[in-house]
Amino acid sequence: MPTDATLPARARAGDELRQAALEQFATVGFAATSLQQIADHAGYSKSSVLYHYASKEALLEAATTPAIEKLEVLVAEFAAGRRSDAARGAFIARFVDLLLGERLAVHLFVSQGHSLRGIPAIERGNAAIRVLADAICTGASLAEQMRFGVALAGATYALVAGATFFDDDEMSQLVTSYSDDDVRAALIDVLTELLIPAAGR
Amino acid sequence: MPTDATLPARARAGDELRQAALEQFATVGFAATSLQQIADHAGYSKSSVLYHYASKEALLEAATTPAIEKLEVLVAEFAAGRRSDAARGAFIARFVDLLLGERLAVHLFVSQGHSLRGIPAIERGNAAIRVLADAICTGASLAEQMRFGVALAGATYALVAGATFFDDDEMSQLVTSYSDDDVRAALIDVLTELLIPAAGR
DNA sequence: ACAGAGTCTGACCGATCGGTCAGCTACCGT
DNA sequence: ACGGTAGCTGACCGATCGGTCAGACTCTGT
Repeated sequence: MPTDATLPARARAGDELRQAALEQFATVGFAATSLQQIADHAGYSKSSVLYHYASKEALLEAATTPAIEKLEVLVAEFAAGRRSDAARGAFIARFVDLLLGERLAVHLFVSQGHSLRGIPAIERGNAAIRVLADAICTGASLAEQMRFGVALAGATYALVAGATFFDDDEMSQLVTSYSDDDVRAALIDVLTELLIPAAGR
Repeated sequence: MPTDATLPARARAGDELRQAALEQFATVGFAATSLQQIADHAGYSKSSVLYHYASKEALLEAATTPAIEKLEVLVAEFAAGRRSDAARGAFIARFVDLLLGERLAVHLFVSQGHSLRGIPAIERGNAAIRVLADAICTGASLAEQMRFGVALAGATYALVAGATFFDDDEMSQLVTSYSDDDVRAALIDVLTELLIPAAGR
């Protein structure tokens, strides 16, 4: 008896498992997450997980691919485009939106991207980050590289990891008590301040 | 036949194992690191690891405790002291030095602190971070919270994770090609710019 | 020379991991 | 009414995990 008869069973189960896997991978870690845990969280059996996804790795790939594709598009456009202040501003806004829209995948990627080498989906993300880093670093001073690194890594970690950090044991008087819109605006301000010298204060 | 006969055997083996464990935990992840790997990297047997440390958890605790104690001291002094610009400046410099001096432990803590809940040593570190966050957030605007979050998380991640990110597969034309002193100076500049409005440009 | 403590190791244990497989059930086209 | 297929599951497999244990080797004090 399906809870939602309007959806095709195949896609529903697949999506539920993918979502449960993403949550576990991001919060507990890929290596520390067992297929049994994912199955339990989604309300299926371990065998069902392996029916829908060929392996644990394939499940990771399915869970991260959408976010990585968005990142690739964003990075490619930034790398190709001009470095004008307007282009930077647009990049910042889209970057923040990507962070907010794909919190779990980004968190997974940021904190485990290094230790999950060799998995194709992760490697694609690493490659995108490298392209971004190259675009930032070519012809930039160490100070400017540092500004970019601090800004992007800081925004990423403050939002994604920081949010999950305070979420579970106490409902935190912190970031989570603000709406995503407020956070988005404040974050864009800080990044703009850091990366667009002319526009800031 | 010891390689360094001047050192007492007990401390030497213990230190070597602790260091090897820290490296593996930080780069591969705690859950994904087996005692066998640690033993291999340090040149001992798995049994030896468990002779010197009662369990895998105890090994993690031994590997992280020094860095966490330094963090606790730093945070406690910052939380107790005044919020003057001078105090902030001193905090920034000491924070950066802690990052640079304890790269591996910080990386471990930052990227796995959330998933390793319940382990006492990790919990101590999380508590310290929480104290720091409270000290920053009480009576601060969202924008200011965001500035602090981005600055500290960004500095941490850009340095520690960024360095290990580019290290292995290519010797990187990036951060690692600069001396620690250069990085330290540039990083302190960026953080000062962000956190001490008066002092910046 | 000998006893004993400290260091180290291989063999072994139960538990759990990712993954395979045969079979059960429900639905669908004919 | 019935064969086929998609979705799902429990039983099972070899490998590997963290951890235990009894013994081997070395060094030291007497």
